[in-house]
Amino acid sequence: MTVTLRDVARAAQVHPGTASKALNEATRSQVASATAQRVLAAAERLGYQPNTLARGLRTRRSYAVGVVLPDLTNPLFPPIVRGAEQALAAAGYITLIVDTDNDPAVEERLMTMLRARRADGYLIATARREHPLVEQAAADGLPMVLVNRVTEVALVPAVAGDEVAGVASAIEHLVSLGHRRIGHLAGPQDLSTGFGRYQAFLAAGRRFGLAAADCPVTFADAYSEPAGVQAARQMLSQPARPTAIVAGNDLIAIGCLDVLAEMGLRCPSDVSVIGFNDMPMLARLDPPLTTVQLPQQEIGAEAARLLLESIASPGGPAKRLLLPCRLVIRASTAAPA
Amino acid sequence: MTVTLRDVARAAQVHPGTASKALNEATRSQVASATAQRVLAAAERLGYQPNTLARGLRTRRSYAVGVVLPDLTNPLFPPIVRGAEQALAAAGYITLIVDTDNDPAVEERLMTMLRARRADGYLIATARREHPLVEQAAADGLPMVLVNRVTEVALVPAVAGDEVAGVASAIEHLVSLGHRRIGHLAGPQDLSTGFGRYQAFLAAGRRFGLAAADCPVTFADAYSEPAGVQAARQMLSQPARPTAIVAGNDLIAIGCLDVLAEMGLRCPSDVSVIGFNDMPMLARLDPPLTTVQLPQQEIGAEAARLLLESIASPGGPAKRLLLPCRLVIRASTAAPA
DNA sequence: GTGAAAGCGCTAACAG
DNA sequence: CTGTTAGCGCTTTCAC
Repeated sequence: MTVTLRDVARAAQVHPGTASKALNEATRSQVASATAQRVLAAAERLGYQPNTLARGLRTRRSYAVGVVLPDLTNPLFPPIVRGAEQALAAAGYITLIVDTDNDPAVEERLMTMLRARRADGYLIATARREHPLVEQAAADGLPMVLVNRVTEVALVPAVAGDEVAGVASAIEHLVSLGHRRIGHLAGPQDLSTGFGRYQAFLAAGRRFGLAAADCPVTFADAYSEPAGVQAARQMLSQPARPTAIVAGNDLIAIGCLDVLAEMGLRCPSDVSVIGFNDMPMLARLDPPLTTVQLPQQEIGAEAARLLLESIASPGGPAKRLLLPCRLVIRASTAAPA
Repeated sequence: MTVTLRDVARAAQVHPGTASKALNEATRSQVASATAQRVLAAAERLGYQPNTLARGLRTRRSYAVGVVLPDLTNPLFPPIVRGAEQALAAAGYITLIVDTDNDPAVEERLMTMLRARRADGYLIATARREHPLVEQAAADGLPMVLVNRVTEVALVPAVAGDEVAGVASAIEHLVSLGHRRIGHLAGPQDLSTGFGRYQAFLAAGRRFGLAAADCPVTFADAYSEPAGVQAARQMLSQPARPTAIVAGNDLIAIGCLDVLAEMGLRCPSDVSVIGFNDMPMLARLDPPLTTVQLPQQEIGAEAARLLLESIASPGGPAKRLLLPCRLVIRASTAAPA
């Protein structure tokens, strides 16, 4: 049925070992170029397709990379996966994708599945701060790169947006507009982005000389619109309402917009709002949402590159790459009344 | 380093062959349950993880399915992939994802890569109507299912939304609102969805007793907002303007909204607009867009199921599954002035 | 019920 | 430069 190396060898009148060398770019020089030609021609003629699995069994390389995602329908991830997949495919690697549905038990099952397939490396985008599974995998010496998150201790390589700078640029924008009371609708604190942005918010407030009391924070328990609604209600019902709000992500910001409307407040004239991520269609909201844009596709591509590097030479130091974020100013921010 | 079947066998004091039988659910009955227990215990203790690649080499099954996408960042696909991945993972299959960037040359390269990995089956979401690559793969007897498209000749199984019914429900809605002149901003005609919806539009017009002249069509050359703008300009600058427009997809509809605004026309009071797909955030547009919703995740899941079926018993008839679409009525449609 | 042996398709060491 | 041999980790006859 399928044509194997033996078939090609037979057709080219050489030994399978020789055919292998001829077919393999790296070892071709060990073969007389005339015979190499013959083998190549035979392979072409027979439509030979090397069996990657068999090769992998022998070389102990699967040329496959596992990508672990919490939820592919979260618009944050498709561009990341795309960037990674393109970089990986260009290097001859296939992308093994799994969606954990934000469930650690599922994640464990899927991770086992990936390990059973001997993936050469892992891109991990499930960003819980406590993550025994990832720590275990790292301890087992599996090459991996964390995507869109960062560990507190620098043991495993990571690629993410520079959220500290991103949040700072948001605050700077608001301060320069004249805001002096800026709230934060923080994302879930068990996720590294939620925690990181919260810390960055606190730091930025200090840096721009805002009193701690003028930097109120409420916590959303998910990166979702309803969670944003809940957090925003709490924030906006305080006696001294902030004139501007930085949300943990775009969905929380959208929930905030809802609450503003429901309270009869106008955005941006009463309260300015800034999101995070720049998901699609934000420019078409009412008002168009100012946000901090993450270079998602680039994050994916760079993570893939880093991973390939650490597959090629394991045991290197754990690099971390923080890609610059860009503040996209639209119409949800303005000077305070 | 990694623990193999031999290690387990040695630890359990049995022959590797016996260990294999004990570990394998299906052949376990061929082994005394006492020894089976011993083997299982040893495997557990040593943390044995079977090597799927080695098994696949032997059994000629990779337990992997290739998913071929034109562009993962198109919001249509993530839910489909997610649905497929979950169904596949539940059956022990891994999802091999590739993104062709809408480029047939890239697609060919990636398809070769997938075949080299001996994927057991393929889910194809690149929906060109002329598709020699797919025809070749089908002719080669590779199990596959077309996703979100349908072939003109019924040779290969497919799962898609019931677009004929979907378009009909859109037209019916418009007609019941009192529209008698309804335009179509068709998607690219080399894509099966573009062509299919166009045909469905024509058929629905006839069915609801609209004269052909009252069903003007212009063609967008991509499923994008700019292409929608261009097509809408053409449509709306005609002498007898339609009072309602059915777009080939949501992005084209959004482009249409832009043109309406630019021409000083109001939606829906001057012109009603209906999209297709129900991408995220449509409810927050101005006006919130009425659209035909595709059960995307279900399409993915059903496609996976069909594929697994045809992997399990190849050579069966090519089923086609058309899942019902749902008209989501929002505020971009109303009675004509 | 268990062991022995062969082999999936490939590559890598080593001889010649 | 080419052929031989062995073996990656697993499953599957076939003997015993």
